[in-house]
Amino acid sequence: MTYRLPSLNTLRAFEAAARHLSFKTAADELGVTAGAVSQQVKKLENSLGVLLFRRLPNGLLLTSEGETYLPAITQVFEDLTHATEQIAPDINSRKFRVGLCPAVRGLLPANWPHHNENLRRHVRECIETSDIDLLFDNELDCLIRPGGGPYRDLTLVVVTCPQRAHDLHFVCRPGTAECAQSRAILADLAQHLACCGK
Amino acid sequence: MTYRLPSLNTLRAFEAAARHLSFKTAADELGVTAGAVSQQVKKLENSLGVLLFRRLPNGLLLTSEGETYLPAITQVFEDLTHATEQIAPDINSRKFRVGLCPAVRGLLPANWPHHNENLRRHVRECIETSDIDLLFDNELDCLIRPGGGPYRDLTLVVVTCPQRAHDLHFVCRPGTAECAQSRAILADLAQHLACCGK
DNA sequence: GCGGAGGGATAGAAATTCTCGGTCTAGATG
DNA sequence: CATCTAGACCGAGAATTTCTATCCCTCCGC
Repeated sequence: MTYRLPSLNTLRAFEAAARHLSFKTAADELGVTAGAVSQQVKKLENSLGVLLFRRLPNGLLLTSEGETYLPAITQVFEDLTHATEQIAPDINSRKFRVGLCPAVRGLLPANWPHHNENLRRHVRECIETSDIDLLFDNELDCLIRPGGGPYRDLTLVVVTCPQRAHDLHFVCRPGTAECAQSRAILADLAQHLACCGK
Repeated sequence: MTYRLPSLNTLRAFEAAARHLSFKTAADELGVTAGAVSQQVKKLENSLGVLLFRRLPNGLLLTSEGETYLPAITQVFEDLTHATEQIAPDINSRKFRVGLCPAVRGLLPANWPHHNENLRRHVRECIETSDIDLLFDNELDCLIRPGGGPYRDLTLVVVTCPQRAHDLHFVCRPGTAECAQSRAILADLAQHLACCGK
């Protein structure tokens, strides 16, 4: 299976420069220097053996090939964005599905997470379970359970409970331990687990 | 204009591994080590906060999200390949359109490039012109003309002519000076320009 | 038990990307 | 005319990413 795939980084530079007809403006949009955009576009043109821009002293013009390529690349970016959003909604807007083991579930308010306005913004639902596989299968976003288990690829945050003999484990997938949702849930847990007497 | 674009390198690793359900086989296909594929896939999963594979001791299984993502990414790669091929046919199969200045055209066989079997494989057509803009506009693939001119982004190969007072310039776009076509044309030129007496 | 297959982890080498400072050109301004 | 501004280009070096090599682990077959 052979694809002919230019470097995405070079395509990103091309697409932004082509929309703006300016390396400078593209650089501003991409958050890099104009020199970097210029280098990437030049690298793309070299790899293709086709010029995509006519350089003018104060800006750019697209060649015929550049004009043909731009809408195609824009479409590719949109398709890729859509596909990515579909399987992995933006972490910042993602509402967590939380798994709570029975022991922890019993320590939390019956209407958890609705008892707290802030928490409710971050949590879609919670179910009573200790099943780690639900994390591996992307069915849950985090799981709070007593220690132990083959976590393998998952990320573990130890929740120390002053009145409990054993720590609890907040388990989630890689890349999600530091987000606002995890922090809000951990803070709420800390509050409830510290208050509940043995 | 904000796109959500995972690194293409990570997507490339994902797509190959997902097709084969094996990092090892994907590595073979991509020409890198299995460790590199593993790293790239892991990087993608981290950035998404979603697991795309279930790792087994002797291979991989796709998660539900992985199974959804694969055909979408494959389609994106195909679209991108098609768009790229459309504006920039593979350099190895590209037939050159050659510009020859009048002085040079007069020194070559009347049926150039058809006088030579090998050359004919590399050259689609030739026109008599000295106009550099045709190179900038991707209308020609190379141009042979007397020295001088604002070549700016173009690549220049100097053709020394023993019996001529001035060198000639073989001019082409970046990335195309070293390919088989350019070399064949330059060799043929060298042959004819050396043989022609003052 | 041993060997092989394949995925994971780590450190360092290699490659790529980015930044910075300077150059050049065209156009505007005084 | 001289000067300034905007923006693209160039090259060197810093920063980051990618890749490699080596070792570890689990599972499976013999």
